[in-house]
Amino acid sequence: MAVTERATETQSAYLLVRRAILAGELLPGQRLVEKELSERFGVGRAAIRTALARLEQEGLVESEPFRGARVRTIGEAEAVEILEARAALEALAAHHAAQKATPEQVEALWAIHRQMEERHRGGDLLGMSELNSLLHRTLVEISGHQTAARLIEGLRAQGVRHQFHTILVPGRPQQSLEEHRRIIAAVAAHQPEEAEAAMKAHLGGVIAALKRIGRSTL
Amino acid sequence: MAVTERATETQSAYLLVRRAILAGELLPGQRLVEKELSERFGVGRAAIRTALARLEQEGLVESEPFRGARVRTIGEAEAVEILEARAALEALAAHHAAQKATPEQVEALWAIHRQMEERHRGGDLLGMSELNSLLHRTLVEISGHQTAARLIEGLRAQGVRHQFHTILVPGRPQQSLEEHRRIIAAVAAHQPEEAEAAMKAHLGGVIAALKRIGRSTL
DNA sequence: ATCGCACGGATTGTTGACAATGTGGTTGAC
DNA sequence: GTCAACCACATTGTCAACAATCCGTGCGAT
Repeated sequence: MAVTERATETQSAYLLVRRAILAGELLPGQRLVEKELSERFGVGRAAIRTALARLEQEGLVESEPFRGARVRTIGEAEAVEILEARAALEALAAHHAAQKATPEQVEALWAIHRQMEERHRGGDLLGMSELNSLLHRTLVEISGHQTAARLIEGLRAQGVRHQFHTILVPGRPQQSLEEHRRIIAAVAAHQPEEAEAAMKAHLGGVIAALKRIGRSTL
Repeated sequence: MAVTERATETQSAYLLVRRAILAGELLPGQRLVEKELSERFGVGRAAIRTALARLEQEGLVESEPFRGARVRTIGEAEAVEILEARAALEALAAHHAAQKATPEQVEALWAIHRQMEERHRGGDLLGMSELNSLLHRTLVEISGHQTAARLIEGLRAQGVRHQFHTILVPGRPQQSLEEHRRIIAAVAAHQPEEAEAAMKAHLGGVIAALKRIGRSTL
């Protein structure tokens, strides 16, 4: 990815607000007052304005006329929906990846997986979570399916908060490693159907973990 | 859909430009000069500006800094990608619909299907195409899966131009009717897996038709 | 003739001010 | 004490002017 050489203010406003939401600096339900954001990020109100419009289209923000915007709150039911949609699209991507992956790309996937095992042994759950994202992103990239990539990226952004918690379910990291292994093996063996099924099973596991959390925190 | 009682200008600008693109009044590749659109639709430039930002996020428009926006051109390869993504998501929707559909909703689907057969006998291909859209939309609505619904709507908008042509392939309408019948039957019988498979097969058929067109117009 | 380069028109990006709208608190009647 | 109408404030929506940038054109040098 090239350097952001000369970003127009509107673009940086979009990226800044987006990052702040994803990083949790702007919490769900929180009001997004244009003037506040404008001062906080040092960009004009117009820039903030179009950034919010784009973020609303993306589903990260909701707004009503004359009443302003706020960070969209995503409940458990919707988090499940998001994961289901991701499962469908990432399964498609896995299918394509299994058809196109070169030996180098497969090796890159295994490398990430080995790092995950390492972090797991070290008890570094946060590191595992980041590598998990990287693994999925790499797989999508290998697939070359730009349409799926765009949609998945949007869904991932919406689900960040929930997705992170699933790894805390007892036994989940181990299971996740196993599921990933199956996906990578299918991609390496150029078996699209198996890769697709493995990806669905994997995200099905994540959904199950998410629902388990929901039951425990009732 | 409720009445657009007191639309803020920005909202109407978005809807107006979007409709113009989908209706083909603004052609792919065409430059979208803000001042022109502003005068044409009788709204301020600011409104056009945020409308274009939203449409870009939606994938209907592409723009470069200081160089303006244009209607995004979607080639055959991307049209296939779009249909593949739709297949994955609508299969998910069909799965849910098969679990939830009430007898009344199933009857509504059959009613649409009967109308399609009628149009087919009358040789009204355009009418068939519209009913086809309605059928898919109804199925998504029945599924109650709002996340999938949102994504599918965006994909449908991007694919309009190509999707329309597929019905012109010889024998395609007949085949389409048969595929639809299988989908509805599965939903009626509350067989999620079969409904999912039937939907994938159906959109697979559309993809095949699209590729057939591509070969013939080389 | 070709290439580099500056200039001018067209268009977008940004700014500030103003109008329209929602919100919350206050007042007054009953 | 309760309720409705009103009023000031905060915030968003809209507008017009200005600055920044791109693109084509013509000029001059080689």
